[in-house]
Amino acid sequence: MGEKELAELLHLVSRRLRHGYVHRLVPLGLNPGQARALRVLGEAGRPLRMVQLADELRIVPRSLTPVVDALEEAGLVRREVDPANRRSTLVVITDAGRAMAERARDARREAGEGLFAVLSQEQRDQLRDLLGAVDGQFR
Amino acid sequence: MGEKELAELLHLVSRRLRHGYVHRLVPLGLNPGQARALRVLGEAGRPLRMVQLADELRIVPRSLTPVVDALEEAGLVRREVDPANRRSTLVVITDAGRAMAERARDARREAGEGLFAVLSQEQRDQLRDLLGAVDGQFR
DNA sequence: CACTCAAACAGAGGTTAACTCATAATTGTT
DNA sequence: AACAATTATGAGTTAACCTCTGTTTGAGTG
Repeated sequence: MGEKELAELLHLVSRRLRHGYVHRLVPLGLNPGQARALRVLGEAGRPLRMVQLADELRIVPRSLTPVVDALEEAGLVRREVDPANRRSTLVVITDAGRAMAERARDARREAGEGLFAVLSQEQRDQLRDLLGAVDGQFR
Repeated sequence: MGEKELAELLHLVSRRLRHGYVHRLVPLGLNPGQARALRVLGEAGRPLRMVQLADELRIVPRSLTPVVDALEEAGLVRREVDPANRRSTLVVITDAGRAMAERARDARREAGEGLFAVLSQEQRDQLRDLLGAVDGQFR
């Protein structure tokens, strides 16, 4: 019963986290991908190019397009031509976007708290460190 | 840089694991969902009903149907009417399915090894225990 | 300066892995 | 016998990715 492999557990836990997160994002009118993009944009503190943002999210730029479409539609970001390179599009977060990013962050925190409540703070730190090491190996 | 949250890291690492896993499954003609179902079936050591298998996989039964369709198409499992309850379908793994499950297991192990190579065996055990505790809280 | 090559983005279309809601067959219950 | 519950699936949807292609723009080289 408790003989599940690391890979399997990772999958199951990640899925469960997403589930709780999605639920909390519904009232905000966001899906996780949009929320993630918005958050990165908010944390960057400056406009990002599509490629940069995609890179940050670890997805190919093409996959970012519909995400930004939706965020723009909702008035949370704005596309601007990069004056330094007119091929590039700058994604600029709006005031409404910043407020929404805040609420999305809360949603994620709450979803995480619900899920990881069985762990002590120490264990959560440990878990974060371990996952950080795995993720970090790719720079 | 290392200030990523647990939730975010979990998502990123899980995605990366899947990526490596998918690559290794392609030559087998399986996708992760099919491989997972096959593995559970192999580990169960006996035919499972659709509902039981779905439950094991933590998905709703309806989502399992196309997975079993594909496995049956490939000759890896067989559907049989449950004689004890003719509403139920028993999913029976074939010899070919058992052999394939073996190879899928190897693929997953390899993908995991590649990803978690930066961790010591001790750390991997720790990680598994922590995730196991999180997953385990839901019985 | 003209030419070629590369970069950035989006159009078109596909895949995986889920979901819901509705329906047919079967079974168990009153 | 009538009704309710269970099991699987048909139909249709969604999220989050992917690749391949084409357009616009910029950068480097002879």
